[in-house]
Amino acid sequence: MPELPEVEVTRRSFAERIRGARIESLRLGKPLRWPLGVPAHTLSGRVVQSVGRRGKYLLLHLDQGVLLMHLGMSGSLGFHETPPPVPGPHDHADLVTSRGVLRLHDPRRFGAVVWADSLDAAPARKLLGRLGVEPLGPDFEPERFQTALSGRQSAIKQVLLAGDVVVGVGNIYACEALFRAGIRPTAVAASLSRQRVQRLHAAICSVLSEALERGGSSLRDFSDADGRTGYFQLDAAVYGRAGQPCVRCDRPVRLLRQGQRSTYYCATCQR
DNA sequence: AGGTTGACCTGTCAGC
DNA sequence: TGCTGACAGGTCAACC
Repeated sequence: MPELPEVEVTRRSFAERIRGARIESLRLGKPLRWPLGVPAHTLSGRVVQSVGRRGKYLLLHLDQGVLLMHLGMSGSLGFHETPPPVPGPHDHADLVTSRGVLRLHDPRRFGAVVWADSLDAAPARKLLGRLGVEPLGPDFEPERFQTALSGRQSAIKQVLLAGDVVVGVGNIYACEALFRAGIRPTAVAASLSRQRVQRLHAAICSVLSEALERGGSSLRDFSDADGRTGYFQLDAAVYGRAGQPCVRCDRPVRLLRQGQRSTYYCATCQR
């Protein structure tokens, strides 16, 4: 579930409360996607200075080192200022601090908690090194977006998901942004006209910022670090709506597979 | 180098 | 009710 807006909503929900907290311990459950990289007790005594984000990674900047956290497909974080319940079968990490316990709940275990000495250290570079620009930041602008796409011969949807041009756009928002821009998901990225790239750029910005404003989409089990869930359901125009009428033209939304992922689109509104 | 595919893991749901 | 298969928000290593 977590695409960029959900990760950012999560970050905002606990960043201030954990700032200044001293780490007492890190308890790890079943293996996640990647190992932590150091013995867990290495973190004890470190102090959380800030919580940042790069793409879908949360970055806990400590007084020494950085903890990278990823929510994978099914992860969510909870911040418990009072002692949390006994960990359930899918609670795979507890970062116990002087301010509360940051708990990772992740049934599929595609998520990760990784230690790096700094953002320049190997583990961080490996994970963050080839990420594209932040879509809500100042570096995401149409000219550069156009240049990056001009070298890509694969379908625009695949390029968006790959994350090396622009980060944070997952399957839902890729479908929604392409719908807003009126672009067929199978269109070859390099073949898009300047005008269409501009429309796509604007669509990505608007879809992500609207989702962020509304607290992320809440398909299934997304919740922020306060456990708040489902207070908003992103009004998906196409995602998950195969066979239902297009919100714009009333013709049925279509479903296809691209790189083993579902793509929803309107064949009339998207060319 | 860019493009494509399979793999990771578990829960849920549709269909028989 | 129980089984099986398909599918789910992500990403990387390994192939052509």
